[in-house]
Amino acid sequence: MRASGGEKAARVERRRTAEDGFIWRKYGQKEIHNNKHPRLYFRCTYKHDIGCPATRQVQQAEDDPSLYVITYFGDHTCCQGDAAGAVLEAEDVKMQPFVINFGSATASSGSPWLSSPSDTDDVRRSDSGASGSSQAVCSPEEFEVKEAKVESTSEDSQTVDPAAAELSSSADFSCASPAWDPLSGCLDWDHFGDSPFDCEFLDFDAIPLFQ
DNA sequence: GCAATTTGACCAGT
DNA sequence: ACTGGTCAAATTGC
Repeated sequence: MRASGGEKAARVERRRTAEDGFIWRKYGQKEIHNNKHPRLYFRCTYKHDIGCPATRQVQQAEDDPSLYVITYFGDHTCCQGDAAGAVLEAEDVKMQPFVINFGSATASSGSPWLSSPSDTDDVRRSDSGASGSSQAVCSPEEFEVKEAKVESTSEDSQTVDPAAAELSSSADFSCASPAWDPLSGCLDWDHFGDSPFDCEFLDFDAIPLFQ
C-alpha cells in the first residue's frame, strides 16, 4: 500500500531461491488475506546508510509452494559506483542470464543472486529512474528454487509469461560458477520507468533466464 | 556486543 | 472496519 502505492513494480516468480544478489533485510511479515502463506517484506540493507529505497515483497504461491512471487519496488541506489560496479565492469557481459537490464546506460550491476549460483533471474524496476545496481553479496534465503518466472507488472498482475514454461523445463540449471557475475544479465530498469512496463518489452525467448 | 530477525502494534488507504 | 505496509522493541544468532 504505502510503498507500493502508485508505483510500478516488477514481479518475479521463482523457485529455488529468492535471492537476487542484493542484500536484503527483512522488516516484516504479514498474513495476506487470500493467501495461506505469509508475505515477507524486505528492504535494502543500505536503506539507512545511503537511503537506498529498494524494497521487495516475497510471497509464496498458493498453488505451488515451491514458487515464490517476488515484487520489487524502488530502485537500488546503493550499489552504484562501488565494488559491485567495479566487478561489473571487470566482468564482461559474458552471460547475463538472469538479470535484465532495463535501460540505464550502465548495466545495472545487479547480479541477482550472486551468492547463490543457482539463482536465476530477477527483475527490478525503478520509478525514479535511478539505476539499479547489484551487490556482490547475496543473502541466502531459504527458498529453494529450480525455476523462475519473470513478470513485470505495473499494476498487478499479468500473466505468467511463456518464459516460465521454458524455465520450468530447464529443470535444474546449475549455475556456471558460484560467482556469477553481477554484471551478467541485467535489466536496466530505466527503460521500465519510461515504458508502460508491459511484458512486451521483455523478450523472454531471447533472454536466458536460467542457467 | 553487534547485527539481523521476529513479531505485535500502529498507520494509511480503500 | 478491514487489509496491507512499516515501525520498533524484543529476541536470537554470530
